[in-house]
Amino acid sequence: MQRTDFGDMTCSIARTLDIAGEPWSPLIIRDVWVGIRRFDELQRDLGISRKVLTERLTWLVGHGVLERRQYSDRPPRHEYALTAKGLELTEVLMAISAWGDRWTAGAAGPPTLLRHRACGEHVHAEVRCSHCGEPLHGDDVEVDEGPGARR
Amino acid sequence: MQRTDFGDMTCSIARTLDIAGEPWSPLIIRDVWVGIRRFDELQRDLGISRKVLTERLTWLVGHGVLERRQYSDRPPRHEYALTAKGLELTEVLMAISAWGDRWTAGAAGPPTLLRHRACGEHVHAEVRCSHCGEPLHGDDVEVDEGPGARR
DNA sequence: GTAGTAAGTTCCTTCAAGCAACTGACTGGA
DNA sequence: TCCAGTCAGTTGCTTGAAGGAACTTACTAC
Repeated sequence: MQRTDFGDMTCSIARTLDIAGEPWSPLIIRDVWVGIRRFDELQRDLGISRKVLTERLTWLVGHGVLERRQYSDRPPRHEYALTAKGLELTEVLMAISAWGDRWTAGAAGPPTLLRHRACGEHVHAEVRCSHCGEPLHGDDVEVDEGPGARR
Repeated sequence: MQRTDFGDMTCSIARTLDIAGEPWSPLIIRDVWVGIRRFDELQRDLGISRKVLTERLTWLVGHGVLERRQYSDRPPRHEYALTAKGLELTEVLMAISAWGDRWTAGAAGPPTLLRHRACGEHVHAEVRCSHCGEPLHGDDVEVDEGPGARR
C-alpha cells in the first residue's frame, strides 16, 4: 500500500504499520469500531475518496482486520465489522487517542471521552507493564533481541 | 504531509496521525528511541530516501516530537532526540509492538523483547483503564462527546 | 417510469515517494 | 598538499498513489 514494503522488516512496529499504518486505516478502524460500518457512511464521515476507501477496505479484509458481511440479500448490501484481530487494534487506537488528547486538544479539551463500562467513569488508556502492572514509559525499558530476530 | 489534512479533524486519533501518522514517522521515532539518532544512521537503518527523511525529521522537529541538537562544532554535526512529547509517543509504539508480536510474529516469535527495568522481566505493553486499572478492550468502552466536540 | 440508495468502478490529474547524484564543511592519513 | 572518507543534507528526475468526479449495477419505493 505504500511504496516501501514494511511487511518483511524484522520489527513488529513495521509489520503492524504494513497492515494498518497507512494514514486512513486507523480512522477506518475507528469508524467501524464506533458503528460506522457501511461504505457510503464511511466515505461521507471520513471524506476519503471512494477509490481509496475500496482499496483500504479490501486490504484490511485481506489481512483479517475487518470482515465483510452481507446484511441484505436483495439488494445485495454489505457492511464491515472488526474481527478479533481488528478489535485488539482498538487498544492501540485508545493509546493514540490518549496521546492526542494530551498533546493536541488544546484549551477546548478532548473532542471525545471514553467511558469504561466496567467502572462507569470517563477514563483514558494507560500503557502498563504486563508483569508488574506499573505504568510503562519510554525510558523504563530496554530493547533486547527476541527469538524472531534475524541474522 | 499527506494529501488530506487530518490536523483539523475533531478527533484525537486524526490529529495524532497528522503529526506522526505518515508511515515512516513511527519507525523514525522508534529508531531515535533506541539510540539511532543521526541522519546517516537513520537513513541506513530504515532504507528511507534521504529526501523523505529530511522532510520527516523537519516535520517532527517542527511539531515538537523531536529536537535537533548540535553535538559537534567543527565540523557542525547534529543529532535528533525525543522531546517529552515524543517520549510519550513511545507508549503508543509499545502498544503497536505488542499487537505486532501477537498477530504478525508467527512461529519464529517476536523479533525484539522489552525488558522493564523496574521489575527486570521481559514484558509487553498492556492498555489499561486510568481509573480502575483493569485491562481496557475495544468492547469495554463507550465513546461520548467531549468538551472539544464541534457543532 | 422516475427518484433514490448502496456499494462500488473507471478515468484523469496532481503531488509525493523513491532513487541517484551532487554539495559543502570538515577530519585524518600518506 | 592531496586524496579519501564522513556527515548532513539538497537537487532533479521518474513513477505511482491520492484525490475528485462521473459512471455503473442492482435493487426499492412512490
